[in-house]
Amino acid sequence: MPDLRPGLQHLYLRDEDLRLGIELLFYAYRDFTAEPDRMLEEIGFGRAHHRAIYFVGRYPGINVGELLAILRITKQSLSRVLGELVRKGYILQRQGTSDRRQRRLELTEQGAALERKLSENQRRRIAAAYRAAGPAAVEGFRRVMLGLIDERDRRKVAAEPAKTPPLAAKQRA
Amino acid sequence: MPDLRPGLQHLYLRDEDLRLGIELLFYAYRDFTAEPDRMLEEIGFGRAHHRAIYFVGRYPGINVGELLAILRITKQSLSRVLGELVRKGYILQRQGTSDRRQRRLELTEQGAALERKLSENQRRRIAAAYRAAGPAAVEGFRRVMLGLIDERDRRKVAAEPAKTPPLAAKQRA
DNA sequence: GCATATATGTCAACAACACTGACATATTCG
DNA sequence: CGAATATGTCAGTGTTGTTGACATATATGC
Repeated sequence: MPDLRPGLQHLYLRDEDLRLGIELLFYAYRDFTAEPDRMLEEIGFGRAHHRAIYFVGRYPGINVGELLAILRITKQSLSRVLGELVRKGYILQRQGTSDRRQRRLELTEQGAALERKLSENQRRRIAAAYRAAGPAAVEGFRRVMLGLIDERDRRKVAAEPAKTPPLAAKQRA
Repeated sequence: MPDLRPGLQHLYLRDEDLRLGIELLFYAYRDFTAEPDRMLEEIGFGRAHHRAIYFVGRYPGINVGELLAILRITKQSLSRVLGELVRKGYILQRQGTSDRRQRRLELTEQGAALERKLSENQRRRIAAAYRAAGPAAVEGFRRVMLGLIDERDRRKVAAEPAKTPPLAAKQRA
């Protein structure tokens, strides 16, 4: 576990340093999403479908409210995408046991296959960037990226998947 | 200038490491764009306007084709946004001197003011993340982010603004 | 147990932003 | 001069987001 305490260094930041940061985010995100977008288009889906499939795969049994909190979109927007994914057999909904109002979501085998296919290029891209940059750079990347995320979500993102059973603590907006 | 040669380390990458990378990009981008989006909404603009204003400010005198190559959208999409920005006095177009078919774009004073206002939050967010993570982490962040960007754009992104007068070398797709 | 709150879903209308395809104009280049 | 290039425009379409209103099932508090 790395030391995550804030550095509080007197880092001198020029305007160009900040601009570069802005641009790195723009270009990296642009290129990171391009290939999955192309694959999605072929099967009549969009980026929103990818997001839903990804996070349902990441948190099997996640309920709708939790997914909405991650995506930060309205339930109407999610509903369209989710309904399509359910109808076409990529996701299935089961009534919650402790709270039967909830719909717990999980991927079907077909859904898991699509998720793997879509993320494959992204994983390859990340693996290549990590390998080229080296372990120390990866650690720095993580620290900065976590710092860019809204404080209230940092813990959740940083937590290991195994340590995050069914999104135990739900944080409200 | 840091050593940017590929490390070729035998970095052991677990599935969770790659998943975390994917998620860091999703969450960071989500939160990085949220506030500018809110401000844009108030004046009837969207994220596409921000991008156009940003890159015209970044490369004063950029022409339409170069801007299209950065944004990776169609000219019809850009045209709508750009036309609005011109009509409302944020951007002005001047005929190119060496090639008079070109429209060289630049921000008006109003445009520059909007750009500063929109980017202010993003700069603050980046500065805070950089300061909290420390200089070594920032260097690692840059290396990994550059590695995520399509190879053909890495040089351009990494170049200092001052060293990049009017997008000297145009790289075609 | 009843009233209220919560989790979810649905219908309808709308806006932003991307796309394709077709066509037009001005300018440059061989 | 003819072809290629830079740009612009018109028209139609699809995805993804929004707001607002309303419905149902279930849980929770008094």
